[in-house]
Amino acid sequence: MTTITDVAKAANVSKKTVSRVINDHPDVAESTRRHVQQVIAELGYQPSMLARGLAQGKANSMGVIIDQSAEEVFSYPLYSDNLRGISRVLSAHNIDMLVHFTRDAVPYTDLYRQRRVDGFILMSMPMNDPQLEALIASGAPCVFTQRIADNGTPVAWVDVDFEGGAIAALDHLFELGHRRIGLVTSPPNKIYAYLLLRGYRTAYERHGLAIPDAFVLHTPAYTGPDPDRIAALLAQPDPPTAFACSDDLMAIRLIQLLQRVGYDVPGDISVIGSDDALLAQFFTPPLTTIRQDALRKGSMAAEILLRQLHGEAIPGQPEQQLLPTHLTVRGTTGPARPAGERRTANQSERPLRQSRP
Amino acid sequence: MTTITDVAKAANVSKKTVSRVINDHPDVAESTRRHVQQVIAELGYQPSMLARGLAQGKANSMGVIIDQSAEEVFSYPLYSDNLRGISRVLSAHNIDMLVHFTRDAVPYTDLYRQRRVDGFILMSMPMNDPQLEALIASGAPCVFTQRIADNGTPVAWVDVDFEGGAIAALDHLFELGHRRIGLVTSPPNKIYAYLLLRGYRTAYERHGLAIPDAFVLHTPAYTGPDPDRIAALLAQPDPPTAFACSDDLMAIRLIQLLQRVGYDVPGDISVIGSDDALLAQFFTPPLTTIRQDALRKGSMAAEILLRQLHGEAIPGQPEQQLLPTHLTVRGTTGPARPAGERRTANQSERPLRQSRP
DNA sequence: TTGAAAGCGCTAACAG
DNA sequence: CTGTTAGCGCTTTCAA
Repeated sequence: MTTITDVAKAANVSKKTVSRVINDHPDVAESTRRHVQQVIAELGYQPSMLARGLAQGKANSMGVIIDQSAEEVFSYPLYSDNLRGISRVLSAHNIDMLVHFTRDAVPYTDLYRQRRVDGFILMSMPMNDPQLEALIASGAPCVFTQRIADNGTPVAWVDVDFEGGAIAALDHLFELGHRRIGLVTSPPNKIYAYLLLRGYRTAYERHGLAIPDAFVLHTPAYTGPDPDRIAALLAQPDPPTAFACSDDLMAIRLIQLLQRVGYDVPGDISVIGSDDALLAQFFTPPLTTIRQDALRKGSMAAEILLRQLHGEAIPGQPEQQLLPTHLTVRGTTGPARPAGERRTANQSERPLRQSRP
Repeated sequence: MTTITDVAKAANVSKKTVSRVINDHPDVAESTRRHVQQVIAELGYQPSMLARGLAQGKANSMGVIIDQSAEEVFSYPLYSDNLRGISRVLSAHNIDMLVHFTRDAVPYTDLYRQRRVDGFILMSMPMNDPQLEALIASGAPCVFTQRIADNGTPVAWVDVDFEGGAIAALDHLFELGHRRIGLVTSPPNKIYAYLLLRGYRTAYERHGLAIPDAFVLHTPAYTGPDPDRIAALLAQPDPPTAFACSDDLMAIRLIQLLQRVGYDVPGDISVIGSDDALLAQFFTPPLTTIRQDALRKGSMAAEILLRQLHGEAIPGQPEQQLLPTHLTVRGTTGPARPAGERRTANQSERPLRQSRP
């Protein structure tokens, strides 16, 4: 491995001069610079980031922490798009992206104290993660790809406008004539679920309608809606004619459940998902969903983090960015069926589509 | 930041003794060790991996290279499972996982020369990547999560048995009475497509049947099958009654295409995918597919890489591991419809399911 | 514009 | 068992 010393010797200059050249320092004579550059090229020299990092007191790499409990969802494009967005920005600054899952052997806070990373981007962390407090206390620069609970902790984040998305989704359903709309969502300790619920209520209020809180079903994330509770809801005298769901997988499970008991989607009941996962467009019928730009979210998070590291952040006033969501109307939403024509579960026309054992 | 010197002073020992303690060196008196450990705990000391790496001449981190051209597929669970498998093993050895996309600004070969990583795991690299040759020439330890072309380059890899998977898939279809089976696959310059085709042919040979090469459709990866070519195939006097596809997305697109022109799957035509993506189980009907254990593939790749770094690899004889595939029978394969009952595209019973604009 | 010397925090010989 | 002395390869004073 050729080192800076090798280059200095071969070029008959000091190490410092070589250092100046590789760091694009202005105070180098043009002839010297050219000469050194040629020697560098001949020797195929590349500076050791380890040595540079040690000397500069920084790692030149960022940690991306992914919450392992999200592993079921990791197959969502969201995660990969996020990563690609982050990678693109960091790579342009010659900074490494170190990916870490929360359940790995080493606690992620150590990455900072061991000087492996200069800062963190935290993806989809649960709000009550015990390491989180320690991390923030450690003073490590952090950006979250999700809002943190309204607990007063001033942290930087990039997030998408779930609340606005929910309002857009409900407006769409209202326009189609729906008035009794259910919400199938993760428990509100997940911040996005909380915001979704808030948007849901806001939309109802804006339309001057009473908020049907009985239609809100809190479902553990990614386990899918409880068949019994859905059945009970639909057995009511005035059941929902549409549902909004906190993620696409939830929506798809709900649709399959509805189909199994004989409802047609969107003929009898409309359903809206959230995220626009790859699943959404290939599901039959293709899913109407609230799309978010995860790639952009990732790249913005990286940019904010870099700004923090360059000291461009205003202390005590962390950068917080909200990206818009966009309702993508596909095939699972349709006009509300007039009350009289409503079918019940027992009158299913189509036989249960039996999947093979 | 507390350093080893701080600990040494506070504990009244030399730096080397502290070093011995943190590296679990045996030659330390139990009392000294205990004392030093206590001081370390009190001071909250953590060794700098940068300094350690520089001193040891290694980075203590591995590069995971993901081919960007695979970005469409990145939403497959395969990729995330692979990553998690790798991460789990590396993390247990206190080694970082540095993720890099091939189209990022810095060529990945530099990661090694800049001493940012000690080796590489390469995911789904195309066989003709120009950087690849340079990387292998550089002598950096590499493991591929895919077989490399039979070009004689002795590299380590972990792969899954696509050929065996294809044979299992075909056998399943043969058992259901199918004799005319199409193959919709990526061009055979992708190694897995090549192996899939080989398995397809082997299966036909084993059953003593002529290989229907006219039924093999090469389709650019992930663009989906060409409707015209499928239509032409099905318009033949003796069209295929089943298809095997080189990935699940391809299968799903084929199914949607078939449904659009009035075929029922699996009533009229059976379809088998490959990978067992998240898509597969939530598609309607759920997809019969060739499952692979991507998590295990990732962890094995990491283990092989670690072995190489510890010098446990036999020179010139790189470790190559083949993991089994498993046919997961779901709802898209069924008995072959007797020739007489075959429907043609024009007699579709069910109306085209129109998706909303 | 350039260079010498010191140091980043750790580990690796070699003594004691 | 423990400490001393050198580095690892780079950057950063401070002079020249």
